[in-house]
Amino acid sequence: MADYDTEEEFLKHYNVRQYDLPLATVDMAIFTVQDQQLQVLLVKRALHPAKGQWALPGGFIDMKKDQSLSDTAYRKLKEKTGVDTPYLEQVATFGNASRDPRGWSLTVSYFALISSDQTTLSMDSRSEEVAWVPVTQVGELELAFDHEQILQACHERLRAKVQYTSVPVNLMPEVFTLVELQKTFEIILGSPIEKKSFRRRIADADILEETGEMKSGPSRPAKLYRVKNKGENYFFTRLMEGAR
Amino acid sequence: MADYDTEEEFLKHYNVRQYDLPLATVDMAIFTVQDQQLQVLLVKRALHPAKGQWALPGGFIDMKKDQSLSDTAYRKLKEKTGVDTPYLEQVATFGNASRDPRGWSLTVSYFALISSDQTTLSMDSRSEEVAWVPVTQVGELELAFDHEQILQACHERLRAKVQYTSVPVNLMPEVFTLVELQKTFEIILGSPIEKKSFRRRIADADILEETGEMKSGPSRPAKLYRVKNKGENYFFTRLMEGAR
DNA sequence: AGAATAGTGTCTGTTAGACATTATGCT
DNA sequence: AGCATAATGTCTAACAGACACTATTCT
Repeated sequence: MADYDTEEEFLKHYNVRQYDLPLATVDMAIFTVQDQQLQVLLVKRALHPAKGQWALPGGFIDMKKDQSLSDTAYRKLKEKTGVDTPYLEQVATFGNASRDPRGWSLTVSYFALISSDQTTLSMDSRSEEVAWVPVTQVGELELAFDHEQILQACHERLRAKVQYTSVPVNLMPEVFTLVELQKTFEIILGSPIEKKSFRRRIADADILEETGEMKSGPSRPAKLYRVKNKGENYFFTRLMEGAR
Repeated sequence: MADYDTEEEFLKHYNVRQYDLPLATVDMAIFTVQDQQLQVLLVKRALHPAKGQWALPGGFIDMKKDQSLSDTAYRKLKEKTGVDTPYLEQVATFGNASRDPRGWSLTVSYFALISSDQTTLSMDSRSEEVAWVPVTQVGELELAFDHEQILQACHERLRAKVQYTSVPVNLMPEVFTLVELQKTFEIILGSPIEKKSFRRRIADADILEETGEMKSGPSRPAKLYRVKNKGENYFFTRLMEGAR
């Protein structure tokens, strides 16, 4: 390659198109808790490659529409679910020569948490089928590409975080009871949590505020809470239950 | 885009070159502890863009040489340091339209840990200058692109991990004493650690074995240890010191 | 009143921090 | 012997787990 005196000169002669570049996509595991299960959003691919197979929602970075990687993630999320204020976290990037039949490709994975009451699934432009699938049942589906591995990485990250952060509050609706919150934590953790321990942690974290309302049912009503500072999440100094 | 009956048919007509793709690179923070400081390897860029500026070692994914993303990372590490068995961990991927003047670009960042006794810096093919710089002094250097932000992310990840994993053992030479190991932990943590607590943790983790040798000095000699299972690292259930 | 669920009190076990004490080699 | 540093003993504080107990509403 020729060298140039100034960067300006260099850039004038620079043409990206002359290089072989890997395909770059963003894929997401969008989680919600519904029917007492952790569910993930999947789409049935309408186009080649892996046409007809279930896959994580995602797609190419659109260099016109997206200013940054997370823009791509937000755009995809909005397209599939209509939700635009999820909890979003980048998980890992998978890239190699063989994961996509079109050639060397790389995908940046994110997971998103949304509350089940926000979700109204939308058929997207390419009229793909879209569905919530319990993560425990994804194994039966033979996901496209390496999406099973990607989902596993996202799921593992979420399960790790339930043990030492308040992140799962992002799966809750606007207001909720402590029992409901605990149930959500337990569903992600996959095992029951001792009630007093759980409440102590949540109280110490100081992340909730009472709404003043109560949720009544067939027995003693429960206080309703909302998240104090949405988007902030609390890190505990010790792991909870099932640790190690 | 036309549709095809079979994936084979689709792939026959598929040409990556017809798409605009972001530039894809790998950048690394290669850490070592030397002179009682955490140091990071930097290179002075020999070519545009950002010619003459210090930067993290890294570069384009070579779709011929590299089978996967981590191959690119290992290749870069080997080129700069000659080391081929580091501790390597992917940190995050940064991608946006403005971080590189050549256009929309994305970089996958890794950090590597190597022991200072393995390092023999090598000028690479493009005869870049290569140097170890204490992380505390990087601020004075005005790194190229967004490399300061990338370095910060890598540094933060390492500092977080010193609090709850045994990862820093990967900065040690083949054999070492517990006092030396503690010193390394303290350098990364940035604050002193109580000796007994530290030794209890290390003993509980059961990651070291005695070599049988002693390191003698001007006073009582210390037992020498080596890592039991290189590559494995231990996760503690509670954070150490300085937490929160 | 009794059922059912919400919410609290309190004991135990584990482990990190503090700091005193002992151990061992050198000059 | 005395110094310097390695290694250990032991007390305390913080917090998670266990589980019994109390509180409040409904039927």
